[in-house]
Amino acid sequence: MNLHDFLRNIVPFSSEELTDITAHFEREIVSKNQSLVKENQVCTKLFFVEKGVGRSYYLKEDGKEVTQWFFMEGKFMSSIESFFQQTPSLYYLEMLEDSVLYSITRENLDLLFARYHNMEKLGRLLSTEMLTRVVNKLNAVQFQTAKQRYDYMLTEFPSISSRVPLGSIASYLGMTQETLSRIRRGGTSRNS
Amino acid sequence: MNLHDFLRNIVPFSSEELTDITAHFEREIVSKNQSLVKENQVCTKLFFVEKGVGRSYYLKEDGKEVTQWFFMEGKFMSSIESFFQQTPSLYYLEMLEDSVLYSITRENLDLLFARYHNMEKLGRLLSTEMLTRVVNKLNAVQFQTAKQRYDYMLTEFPSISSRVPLGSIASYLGMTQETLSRIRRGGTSRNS
DNA sequence: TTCACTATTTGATATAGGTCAAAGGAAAGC
DNA sequence: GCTTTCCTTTGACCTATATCAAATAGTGAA
Repeated sequence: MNLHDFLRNIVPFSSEELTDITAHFEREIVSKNQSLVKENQVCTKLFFVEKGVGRSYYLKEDGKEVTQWFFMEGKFMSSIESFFQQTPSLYYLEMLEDSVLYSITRENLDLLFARYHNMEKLGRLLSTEMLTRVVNKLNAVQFQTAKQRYDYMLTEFPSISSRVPLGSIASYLGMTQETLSRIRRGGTSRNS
Repeated sequence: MNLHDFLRNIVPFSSEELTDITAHFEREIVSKNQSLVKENQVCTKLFFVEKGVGRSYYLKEDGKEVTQWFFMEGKFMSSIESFFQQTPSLYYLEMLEDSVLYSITRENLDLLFARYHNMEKLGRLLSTEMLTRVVNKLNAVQFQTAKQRYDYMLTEFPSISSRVPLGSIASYLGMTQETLSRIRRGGTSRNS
């Protein structure tokens, strides 16, 4: 999914708009395990994932990594709060595969928001979409058993289990990797 | 916090814009325990809470109510997914106190989004703000002890504990009301 | 192929918080 | 003021999942 087509599918931009907008993004090739942002840095860019998978995570007091979100092809990726409020990031961002990204700076994005009504619309639509995804995860995490959460994840990120390490998935789901491993094995437990 | 001032604080609307925008809202007086939306209805309106507190909740299979979110004065309230996708709501919306709301229909809102660039901007800013709130809750729910979650809630909704029943708060926090009751009593447990 | 390292699985045990049951308190209707 | 109903607290016990420890399986480098 490339950026141009992605944008056009969401909002009916004119060709001139699209050309100008995509010109404000920069293509970046990033290799596996490379960080985009570290804790306490201000996240200066918003990334579009053309190819690859990324994740955001943070370190708990005990040093354990906790995955906060995965970003698959065709999604925007950032440390949202840091990027939009220009505050130090609570999260690390890293790519889990060799990836192709398109990045845009905060200034350029604001410029596009101000220049194009349609661009604001895009921003609004993408953030409400993300909001509903996060709400879904919240409901899964809060009220479902470990097995149900794993099943939820497979619907949200179907290809994930073959692409990222089990430990990263487990922490995303709020369980230990031992528990996730047992779930994967235990085919038929009580819950769906 | 009234609607006019609230809007102006977020985006620098012109007076004409503000007048037109607020004219598309309708004032509604709603009494305690009144529902705004029931499960499986399409949520046709977005509400601004001028006075009162509301909540969204859903019923688990076993019939237990689970609070999804609280909406205090000066916030917008809706069954977001239902309102924006015009799909049947997974949630109930109700007011927990006698309240004063301002409502707008989806058509009117879309009209305003299309008419004013600034209105799209408002929508984008509000939804990113909500997104960060939900992410915060997600982190709290997923990785903190019951006591820590309760403390988180007091920062997010300071006045909540005196205004809504304990059972509603407990389910919002993903714990039973017995557990919340024990936390309230047990002043000094191990955690924060 | 072998080594070194990392990821995953398995087992044994511990615990936070859930469930069930019942007793107090507070508040709304009459 | 009494009664009914709802809300909150308390107690006893239980279970899902965490933790700790170790074995096994994969994977990449040389």
